[in-house]
Amino acid sequence: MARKKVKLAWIANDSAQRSTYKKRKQGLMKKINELSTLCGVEACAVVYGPYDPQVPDVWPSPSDAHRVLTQFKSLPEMERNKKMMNQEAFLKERMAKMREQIKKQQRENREFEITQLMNRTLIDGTGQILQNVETKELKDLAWMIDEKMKRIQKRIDSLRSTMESAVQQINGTGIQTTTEMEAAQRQIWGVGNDFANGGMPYADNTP
Amino acid sequence: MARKKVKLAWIANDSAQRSTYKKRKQGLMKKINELSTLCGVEACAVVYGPYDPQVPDVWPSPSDAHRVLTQFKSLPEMERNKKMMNQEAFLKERMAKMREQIKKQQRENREFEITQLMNRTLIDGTGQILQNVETKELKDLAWMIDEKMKRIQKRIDSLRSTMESAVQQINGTGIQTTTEMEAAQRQIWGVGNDFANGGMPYADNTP
DNA sequence: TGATCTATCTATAAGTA
DNA sequence: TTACTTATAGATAGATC
Repeated sequence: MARKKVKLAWIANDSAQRSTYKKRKQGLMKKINELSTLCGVEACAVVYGPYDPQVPDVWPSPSDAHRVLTQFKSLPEMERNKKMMNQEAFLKERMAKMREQIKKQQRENREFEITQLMNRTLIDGTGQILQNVETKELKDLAWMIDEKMKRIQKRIDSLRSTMESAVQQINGTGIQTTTEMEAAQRQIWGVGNDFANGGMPYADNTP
Repeated sequence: MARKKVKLAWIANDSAQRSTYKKRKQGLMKKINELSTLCGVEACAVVYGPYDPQVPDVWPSPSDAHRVLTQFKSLPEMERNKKMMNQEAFLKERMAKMREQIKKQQRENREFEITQLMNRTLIDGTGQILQNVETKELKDLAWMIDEKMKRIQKRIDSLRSTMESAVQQINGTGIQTTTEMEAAQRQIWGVGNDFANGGMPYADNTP
């Protein structure tokens, strides 16, 4: 998440995983503390770390954690399930959001293409094609387009990798959404390729 | 934490608290999901939200949460307490870190003061005072000092507010660290004031 | 109230010591 | 390995609709 966007997948390298675990567990505990303080709610977290599987890391105090958990376990099954979020629901929710983002992106892309077309042919309000545009203006226009293109490419790349992570996770959990996901992927890749090969002045943005 | 650094304290405003709860709970669940995936560990979180105190928000799936919690509760008391982190321990750990930061900052401050003094008198390698320094060089020097001062002031402000939050929390929980904290605070404020009134070309950085 | 935007603040992946 | 730094990805407070 810094210097490089990390893939949401199991870290095979042992020392890297260890380091990530320490950092992220600390971050998580801080977040839970903040949520609890800011909203005045009871909360607890239990994490079985990769070191000693017999001794979990727990927040907050032993007594509080116990009270929270006992309370939780004493609820009738039905009540308990009400607000529970399992991984499948969690991922599906995120997928729905992503699909929305993709649609929005496509709308933006269409708008952009039209604007781009207009800028290329440089038609004025009366339908006249402008012939003798100053060089500086052209340069400014090119720069502006370039900047916009970069922003769009960035967002596309971001969506793409997020999507890939989700696909991996879902495939791993055996959830049957392959068709949907493939369609969504085709949409993203399609858009990405349109821009990558659309005859723009720069060729390749990949490292 | 965005547009304004929020104080780590109970949010009285109801709608604001509600909004914060929703956003942060979502963020927390995402983080737990990531930790679990990246490090391949079992984890769960239970949060009793401000809405319905009977129905907690839970992650991950009901069965997983139960397995994790049952496992946790079945451990002997001693084992369980090993890695548990209660709020007091949590805060004390953070305080220790802060004290370290303060010490470091003070070392940096001393070094800076010396450098600053040297720059003011502009003594060369042979001990001669340089008289006819170019105007541009002086300007550059002033700029550099100015930038450094800003950075230092920023870090001091940051430490100060973090400290204040911690003091608040600790006072609330009745932990007996007043003397220590006051000493630390005096240190920070002292440093802050030294620089604020040290005769530098800008007077006030507070909003 | 809830969804969306965006300027800032925070967390953290890599790098360095 | 742990600690510290830094550049970047991610979270989110407050505003707007």
